[in-house]
Amino acid sequence: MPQKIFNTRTRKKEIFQPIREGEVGMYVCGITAYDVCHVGHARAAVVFDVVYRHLRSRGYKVTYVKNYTDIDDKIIDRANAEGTGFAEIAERYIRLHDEDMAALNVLPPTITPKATEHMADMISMISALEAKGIAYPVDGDVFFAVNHFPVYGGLSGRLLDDMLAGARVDVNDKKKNPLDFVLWKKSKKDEPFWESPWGQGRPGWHIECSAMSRRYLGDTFDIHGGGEDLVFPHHENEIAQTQAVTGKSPANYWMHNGFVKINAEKMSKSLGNVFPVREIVRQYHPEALRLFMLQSHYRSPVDYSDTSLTEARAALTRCYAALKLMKDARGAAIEAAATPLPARFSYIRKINELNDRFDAALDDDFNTAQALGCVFEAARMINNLLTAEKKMPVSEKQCVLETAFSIFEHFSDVLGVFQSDPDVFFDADREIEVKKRGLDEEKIAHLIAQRQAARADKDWSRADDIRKELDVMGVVLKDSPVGTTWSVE
RNA sequence: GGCGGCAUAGCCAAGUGGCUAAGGCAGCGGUCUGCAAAACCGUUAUUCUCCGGUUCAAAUCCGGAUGCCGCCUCCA
Repeated sequence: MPQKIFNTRTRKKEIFQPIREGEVGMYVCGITAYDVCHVGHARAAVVFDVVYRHLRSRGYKVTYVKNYTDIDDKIIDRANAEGTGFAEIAERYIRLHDEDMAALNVLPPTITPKATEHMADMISMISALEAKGIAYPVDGDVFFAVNHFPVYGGLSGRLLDDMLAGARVDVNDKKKNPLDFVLWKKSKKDEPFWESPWGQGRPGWHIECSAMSRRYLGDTFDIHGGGEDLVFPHHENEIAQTQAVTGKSPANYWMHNGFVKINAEKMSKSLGNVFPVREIVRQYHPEALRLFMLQSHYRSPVDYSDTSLTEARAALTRCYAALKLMKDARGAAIEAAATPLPARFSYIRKINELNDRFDAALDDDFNTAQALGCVFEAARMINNLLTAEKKMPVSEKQCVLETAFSIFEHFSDVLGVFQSDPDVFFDADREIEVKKRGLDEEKIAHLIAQRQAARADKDWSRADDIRKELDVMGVVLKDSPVGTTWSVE
């Protein structure tokens, strides 16, 4: 089944046709390094991480470029507020971004260029636009003349006249057309600057992506991605800049991820509901956040809330429980191979089917929600095999398990979840919950020991009282032949 | 004002012309267990916001209504 991608430009799912057979060039707009990453950044990162992972698993050689905007008004503002330099601010937030991404199992892109390292590329692009009469300098600023670019608005489906009618554009006497946007910005006193043909200044926001995507991926590459808010004006402007220079559209497929809402409201600083990634991962296992996002289609909005993360945690726990069961069963002694029984092949066939459906779901515009459905079905099948299938000899089960393992490994590789050893996961998850709820582990251990003593005496009512006491704290006990373990509900 | 999106069970969420409308969470009944937990089995939408239309056939296409949301200014 061919790869399909929903292209924002045509608003249709299209069959993906790479420029070079077997290769993919992909550019995704990264962060402006002036603050820590929030859950919205996390979604964009996770979405395109899965795109990257899936295309690779399908055999494409993917060159994935994601930039850092390390010079910008907001960075300068923050530097001024802290009495430090812009470079220091950018460096700090890039470092924090990288930490957050690592926590979320987001693979590092192939190339992560910075705007400040591509001044020459940007300046030469602006010069080219000026030479073509599409860019015009005014007092040290340089603007892009949208009237000189006939297909302006082609991505977002807007007409220049309609946008002018909207009239919610900033008033700037220097611009010939209110929709013209800045390519180069004259630096004010005490602001960082770079030398240019138009004097000392810094680049406008949009030009860096045009320059860097072209530098690493060429005039036209395969996929350009970002959050849906970037469709207009950022990506519209990128197209205008690049295409005005090269005569070619920069990217063939434009992908945009939907927004994260917070308790059904838009996330914004004024509402005070911006959730930083590093805060969330103190409350929930990072894979719970990832799973939460992957349970919806990437173009739909998702609603972040305690409830939704708690549900994602439960779903994640379910998968890890299956993985743990598999791991423990695998550890059991393998008997001498018997003659294969039909049941073995029936299970293996079903597992392989789920694997195919998983891949097919991702082929269809990266439908992670559907793919996860296959993962859960596989988990249930394995649980069933291991706990309810009485007739099958252990050696037969082992054969099925080996297939199941390799398939879960595939699920894990592509979705970037279930990457821990189950025991490590349960420890990490419990630790998070213990901290979050302020539980006293020593006290819990003490109560469990008391209950064990009561159980040894067959004092069931005392044992049950202790269970209830722990239950009130959110502590759930699990008795097994080898002892009692506990988790937080 | 302009452009666009969404509406599926108690909740979250796939499915975009035709098999029994995935999956997760929650609930209920059962198996297992000293009791539990986990797991498994069964169960929970004759129906996809409403009204019309196209079709042999629609949650899925078309028109309309209602409701919610996003972008048009920095924004993932």
